[in-house]
Amino acid sequence: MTTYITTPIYYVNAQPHLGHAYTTVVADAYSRFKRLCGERVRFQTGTDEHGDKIVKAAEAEDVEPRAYVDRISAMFRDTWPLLEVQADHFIRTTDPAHVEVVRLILQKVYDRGDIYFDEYSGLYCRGCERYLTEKELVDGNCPDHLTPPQEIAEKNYFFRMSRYQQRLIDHINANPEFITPERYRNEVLAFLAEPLADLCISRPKSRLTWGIELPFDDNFVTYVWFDALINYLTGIGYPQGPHFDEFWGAAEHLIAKDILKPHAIYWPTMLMAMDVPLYKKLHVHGYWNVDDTKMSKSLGNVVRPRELVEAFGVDTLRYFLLREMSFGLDASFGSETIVARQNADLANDLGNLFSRATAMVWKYRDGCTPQPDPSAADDTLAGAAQAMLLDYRQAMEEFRFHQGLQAVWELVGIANKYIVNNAPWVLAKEPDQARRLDTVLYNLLEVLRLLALVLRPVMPGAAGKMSAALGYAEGDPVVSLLAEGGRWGLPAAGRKLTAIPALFPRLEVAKGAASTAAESKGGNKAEPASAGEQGVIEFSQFQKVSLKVAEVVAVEPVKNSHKLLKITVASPEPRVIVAGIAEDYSAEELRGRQVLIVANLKPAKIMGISSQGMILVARTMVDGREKMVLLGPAAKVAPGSTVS
RNA sequence: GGCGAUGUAGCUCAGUUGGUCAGAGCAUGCGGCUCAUAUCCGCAGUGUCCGGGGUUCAAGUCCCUGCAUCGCCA
Repeated sequence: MTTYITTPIYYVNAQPHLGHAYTTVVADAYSRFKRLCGERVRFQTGTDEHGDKIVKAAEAEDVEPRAYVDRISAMFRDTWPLLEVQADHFIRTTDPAHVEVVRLILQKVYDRGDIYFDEYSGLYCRGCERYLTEKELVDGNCPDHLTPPQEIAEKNYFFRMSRYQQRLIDHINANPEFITPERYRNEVLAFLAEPLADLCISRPKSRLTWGIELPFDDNFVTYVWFDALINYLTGIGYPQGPHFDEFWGAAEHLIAKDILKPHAIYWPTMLMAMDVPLYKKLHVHGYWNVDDTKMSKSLGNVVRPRELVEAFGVDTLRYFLLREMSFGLDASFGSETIVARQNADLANDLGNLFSRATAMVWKYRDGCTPQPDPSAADDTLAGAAQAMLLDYRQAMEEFRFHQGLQAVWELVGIANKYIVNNAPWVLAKEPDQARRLDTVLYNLLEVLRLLALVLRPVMPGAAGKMSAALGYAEGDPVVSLLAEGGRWGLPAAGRKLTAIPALFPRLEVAKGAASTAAESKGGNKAEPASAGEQGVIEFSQFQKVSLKVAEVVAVEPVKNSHKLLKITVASPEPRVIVAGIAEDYSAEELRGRQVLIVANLKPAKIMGISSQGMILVARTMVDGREKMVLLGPAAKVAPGSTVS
């Protein structure tokens, strides 16, 4: 059996955030699970590097697109090892091999008559890199970027997607597992119930040069779909590489729900036009809501994977991501929830079980695996372990990671009860119970071994430590392969344990003074824990403020206001901020300047303009008048750099 | 505006085809143990299963309707 699992290639107009981390960790855990099952696995991730937004972001940093994408792509590649993600291949859409195959495929589809030239006109938003419909506009502006779209009429190449609509509907109906969870399958079918429009796949070079040139018309570059989606093929050496033959038939794509349509509709129809078999499965997951506000790049309340690892540790973070989200649905992300999981599940239940069981083996049997009494009836524990293995495997197979982990933790609970029920500390006091104590301890070590085995895909680091503590060499099949290790009672007696420090220390949390203060006056949600002292805030409260360095890109006066300026900054993604500094700064003085902004302020409408954040200034008195002085970094830094 | 999903204990959620289905985890309170990371084990709760109407011997579980939230589409 083989498995080919992919994440989307991430667009390099922003740094890695929680959403990227989740998708990538899931793919990694799945690939590790498949390896645990003994399958041959290829796991691919990478970066998407062409397009309008990249050019703009590069301009904002005053560098060439190539240098810009190299830098951001490296940030992604360097992030994954921190999360103990091990991909077999990291693809970039600027890889020469990818570019070459994209052109080959475009030519092939063109020759088959599925790409045609036509004129299109509409309202184009540069920020979105797409045409907007009249109805989408808010006050004549793009609802996402709050800038007016441009009327553009141009000729472009189109992919005859409509030709494959019925075939795709038939395929989805015939293959219930093609798109899961089911809600997304239904969504796609609902969308396909309407006639499908053809897909614009090019941009004239007059407007965009940072892309792959069409092989049949060098006045155009291809636009997103025939570039990005094809990475799944080029990354395994389509059309002739050996990996392609081995892995394409086993391709499973993992995506977040925002890119459902391209993957569930564009991509399969493209494959049909290319005469390549469709991928096997599409797994769709939901969003993480951070502090009850939807994560959004433009709001800036993103969570950096690196910071999360530093704060919680990679094992806890991976466990949390997989345990807390019901795959497919949205979930909320908060540090209190992570700490709760860490303490309840990892420290108290699992970590303490590991600690108390091994401690007794050390204390009563000098750290050596004892010989169990084969006639002893401890079937319930062994049976529970076998049941766990079945449930776990089934759930992991079906991307129900939270349920897989639930099954594992059921066994943890059963083992903790087993200890209390058998009271080894009582057995140890009675010499004639030595045999019984041996058996109990052996059984506990078996539970620990199986836990280490099944947790390997989720927490590779912790599972490795557990295995080592139990005396297994790294890579021993008994703790790294389900087929070899997934049975009860395998190890022989006499194995020497290795002492290790606590696996998951409890995280102590400063208890909020006001958490019990029953502040029920307003009837609303409790105020954020107001600290005992007036005006003093918790560090955690300060952490909620996202401060960033942003670079001023454009400045416009605000009508009917002598104080306000509408300032567009790059952070590095563009955002509009209305600031009351016109009396102290002119547009010329501002342009190109780096300033500090609060990046996660709730957007506010000021004079009819939505302001996404605020620019920080020092207020000082000059000649009896308040003057504002902009704050900024002492040296030039990359726009979007965090401030802390 | 159209289609769809969701609304169950303080919180997060399970609840297959209608008949012990009123549950789990966390949080809370009480009791027990001492091997263990002040951990573990046991016990105890509270719920108008969103509101209203209907089908049925019987409905969180089906139908209609209203409200709320969310998603997709236009």
